[in-house]
Amino acid sequence: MSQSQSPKKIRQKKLKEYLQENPFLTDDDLAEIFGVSVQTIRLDRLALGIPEVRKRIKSVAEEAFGGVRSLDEGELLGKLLDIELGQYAVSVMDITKEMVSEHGHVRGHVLYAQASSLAIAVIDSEIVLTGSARVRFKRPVLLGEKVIAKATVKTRKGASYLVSVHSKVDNDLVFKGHFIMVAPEKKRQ
Amino acid sequence: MSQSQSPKKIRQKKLKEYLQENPFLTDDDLAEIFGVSVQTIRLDRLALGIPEVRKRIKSVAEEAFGGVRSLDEGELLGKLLDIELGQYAVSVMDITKEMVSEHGHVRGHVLYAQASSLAIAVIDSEIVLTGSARVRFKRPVLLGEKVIAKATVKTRKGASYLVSVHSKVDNDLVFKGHFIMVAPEKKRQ
DNA sequence: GCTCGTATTAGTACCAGATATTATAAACAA
DNA sequence: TTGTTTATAATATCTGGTACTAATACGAGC
Repeated sequence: MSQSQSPKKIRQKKLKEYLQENPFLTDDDLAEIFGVSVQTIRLDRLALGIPEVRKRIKSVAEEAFGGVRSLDEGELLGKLLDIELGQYAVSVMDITKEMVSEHGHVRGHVLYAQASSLAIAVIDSEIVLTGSARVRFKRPVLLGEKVIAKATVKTRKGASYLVSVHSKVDNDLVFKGHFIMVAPEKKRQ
Repeated sequence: MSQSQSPKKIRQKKLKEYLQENPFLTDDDLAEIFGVSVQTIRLDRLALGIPEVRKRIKSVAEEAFGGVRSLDEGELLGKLLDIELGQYAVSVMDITKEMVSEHGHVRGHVLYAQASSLAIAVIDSEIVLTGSARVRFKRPVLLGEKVIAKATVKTRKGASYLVSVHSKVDNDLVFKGHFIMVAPEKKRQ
């Protein structure tokens, strides 16, 4: 063992990171990846307090399942809080470390993605595409903050919709965008 | 059995709805809820083609994980082909299945992310944020296509840059955007 | 009544991916 | 050499199933 980092500690640290990235791996998979026995992996998980693969998967699923479950939206970024199809939709997104740059600022495309996917969800049509968008970032968003976006359908001309999205952190406007959405196919009802 | 609805059919229909609402229930739970034996539930699931609870949970988890996954790709989305700091940058991105919706169209925020991250990369400064953007999607992009984006710095006013991005598939314009980028800190050199 | 057919329930063997525990081997330091 | 940590192995047990076979219940038709 010895000074700075025993191979055990290193492996356990990597294991933790690995499972954060991909919680779907079984102990068997992990044993192969790390070149150790299954029992060693189990001991490591025990030491680190990491639950078994099925519980990990369940946690991921439950987290995602929290919001309003109206449409099939693996598409949506963030958690849908409220929706009135064709009128408005609200979602919340927690800023995790994968979303920020090395300087701690949320990358703009993350806020854009939340807004854009919400604009898609609010339109009552099977297929919805973005035609164009104008977005403005009002202030940087930081790690750990909670962004609440609200999309409102403003006008509709045929298959074309104007959707406005406002995103706030603690009631503080951080992002504003106008999306022209197009629903090329027939409407749902 | 008889006329309109046999009790079996009714139960199976309800079972299906029930699991859509709550995929986390075991056969044991379901047997209790419906007041039938576990075996009956299993037969029903078999008839309806509904997988076991662990597979249902896994599906929910994977769907949710795919969403965050697609923007998790590090700082730059796509592969940088060429760059002249402060002038232009070119990147290429292969459209993989995580990037497309169930209808096979690339989600707009993916193209936005490629463009936006390229606009950040082209500016010669430590910290770069997007101030605002105007984007236009010219035609849908499909699974398997290869998107080449080119970002060009048009003008600069102090800490503010205007970057124009054009993305093409087979020399066919699919996306066009103007980004106002801000580099609030001191420049790199 | 009896018989046929569907629906339901029961029982058994097996599987994946674990937990929990005990035993043994290897690696190395004092 | 002796002791300690680390790794591996082996075994019993658990959950929530699949897959298959067998037994039973229930109603319809005659």
